[in-house]
Amino acid sequence: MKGHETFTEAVVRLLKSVPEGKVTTYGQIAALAGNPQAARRVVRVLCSLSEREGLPWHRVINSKGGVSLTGEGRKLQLGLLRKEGIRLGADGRMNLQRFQWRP
DNA sequence: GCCATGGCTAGTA
DNA sequence: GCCATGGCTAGTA
Repeated sequence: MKGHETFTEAVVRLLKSVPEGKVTTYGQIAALAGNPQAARRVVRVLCSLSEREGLPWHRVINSKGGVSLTGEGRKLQLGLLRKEGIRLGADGRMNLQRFQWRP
């Protein structure tokens, strides 16, 4: 969290810098934005601003390396990740060591 | 009250 | 599985 920007602004900025082929977690973004406790606020930002800001929402996964969405959203997210070369193992998780974004 | 979280603990197998 | 967490929403009063 640099300077005067708000938590939400920091989250947007950070999300936009996650490159193709890499993933981040709700908690990682919250921590980098200055509040490690606010993983759920990151979810709020994703829900409300993904479309308008063009956020790479599909690159955000949970701390276990799994996709948290259900139903259609889940299918869409898995498809988008797959196009970037990321897929889940039989246990429904991906290798975070390999795919997690490191700023 | 709900939830696209996360971390920690009991308690099975 | 439990609970701290944070912000929004449906649905009463």
